[in-house]
Amino acid sequence: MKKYLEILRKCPLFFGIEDESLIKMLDCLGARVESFDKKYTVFAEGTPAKYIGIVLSGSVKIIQIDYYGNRSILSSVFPSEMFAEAFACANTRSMPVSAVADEMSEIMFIDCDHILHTCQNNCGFHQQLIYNLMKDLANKTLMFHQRIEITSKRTTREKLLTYLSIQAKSAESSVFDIPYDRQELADFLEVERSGLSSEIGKLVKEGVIKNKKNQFEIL
Amino acid sequence: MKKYLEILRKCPLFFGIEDESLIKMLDCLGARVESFDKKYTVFAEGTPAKYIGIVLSGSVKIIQIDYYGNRSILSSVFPSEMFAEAFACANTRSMPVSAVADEMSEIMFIDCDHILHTCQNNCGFHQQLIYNLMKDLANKTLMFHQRIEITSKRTTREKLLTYLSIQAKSAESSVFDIPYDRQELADFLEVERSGLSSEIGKLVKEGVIKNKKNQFEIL
DNA sequence: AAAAATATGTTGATTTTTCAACAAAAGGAG
DNA sequence: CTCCTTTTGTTGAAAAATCAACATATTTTT
Repeated sequence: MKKYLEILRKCPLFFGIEDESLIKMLDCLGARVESFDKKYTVFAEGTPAKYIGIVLSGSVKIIQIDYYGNRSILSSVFPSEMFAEAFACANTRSMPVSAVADEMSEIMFIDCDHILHTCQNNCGFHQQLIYNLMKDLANKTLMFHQRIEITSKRTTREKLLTYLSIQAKSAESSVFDIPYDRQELADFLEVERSGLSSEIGKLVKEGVIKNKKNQFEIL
Repeated sequence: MKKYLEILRKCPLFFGIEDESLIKMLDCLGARVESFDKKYTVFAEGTPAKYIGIVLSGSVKIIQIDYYGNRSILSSVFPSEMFAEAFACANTRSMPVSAVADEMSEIMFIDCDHILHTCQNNCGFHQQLIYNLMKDLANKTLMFHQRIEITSKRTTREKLLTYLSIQAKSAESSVFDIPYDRQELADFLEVERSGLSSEIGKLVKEGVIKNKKNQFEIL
């Protein structure tokens, strides 16, 4: 597990925990690591939630596919970040989303029960982990509010511009990369791919933005 | 505070806490109660988050108004339920939403810092409250996923039907009331009011649903 | 390097939403 | 009960999104 220390240290679940404790803790929590090839499903919609996922390398996308086959992309998860923690904590019987590896990825799984309930060793770190989980869930809620700010806009153009300006702000630069290709961006913004493509074209022509592949610049 | 006991007992923040402890606890937490007339703002977008709100009577709506004045309704909050807890826990400097009293309402406010940090009396209940907050935030996340399931649909009809079927399921009955008038429902579903009205009309005509004011029945 | 597969851009027809304006209905105040 | 206000329904024109189909570009595989 030591080789993942660099990444795990930055995971919000382990905030305020010393390296030495962290290593021991992982053992006690029964953490295990699995690898997933590109496009492989890390967990599938409809299955019960039990484990918290932590991306160690690569990246994962959280997606939701409805009755008619329409895909929504909820988020992109990068190294040090957690996913599925809300479902694991809430003990959801059937997860409303799937997680798919975006590239070759290593994922750490931790049984949420091991975090929430004291173990036989009576480890003292559970309180800290619960506190950290609570903070993380509060931040995730903020993320959802941001997403609503984007998707509640009524036109493709407004959704796109709202998304791009949020990205620029969080990158603290007017030039930034986005983690989505065109289809994925469309599925994130809840719009049509072809309409999105042409809207990007228009904005470039109008001199509002510059774009090359996944890199955007707001002018 | 005793007169609110019935309501507070059912609040997820106080899950697993005995009545006697609860009463003492409120004192220690510096809980205070305020009344709001119908349509009054409980807290405004843009202000810093500090307090968790608990509805004691009446009800509150959480809304977001964008740059162009378009309103989104995020949720309705009823007695025993909390609101703004995610912002308070995350220490948000500027809240992305407002809360408005839907009718004459009494709201209890608790400073989130008093929950998260041990007080001078060294009360032993902080851990339980943090745990409860964590559970609550996990459940709120599930709510957001449900909302995305609804608003990601592309047509007014599909959004409405998805919303109604979720409501029916949670009411465990094909007949149920919704907490929104037409304009509010439109702002929740992120659609146009007039289009929503006519869509409801069509569904009734087609025999898919019955509707009288805020009461719906799925046939 | 060529071939195959995937991703992106473009277009026009069709569907749906939005917008604005007004009529009808319901609710509240005096 | 009547007047006034608010909510809801209805309509048609305009704007925008969706859909389908295809051309082009890019990436991956062989």
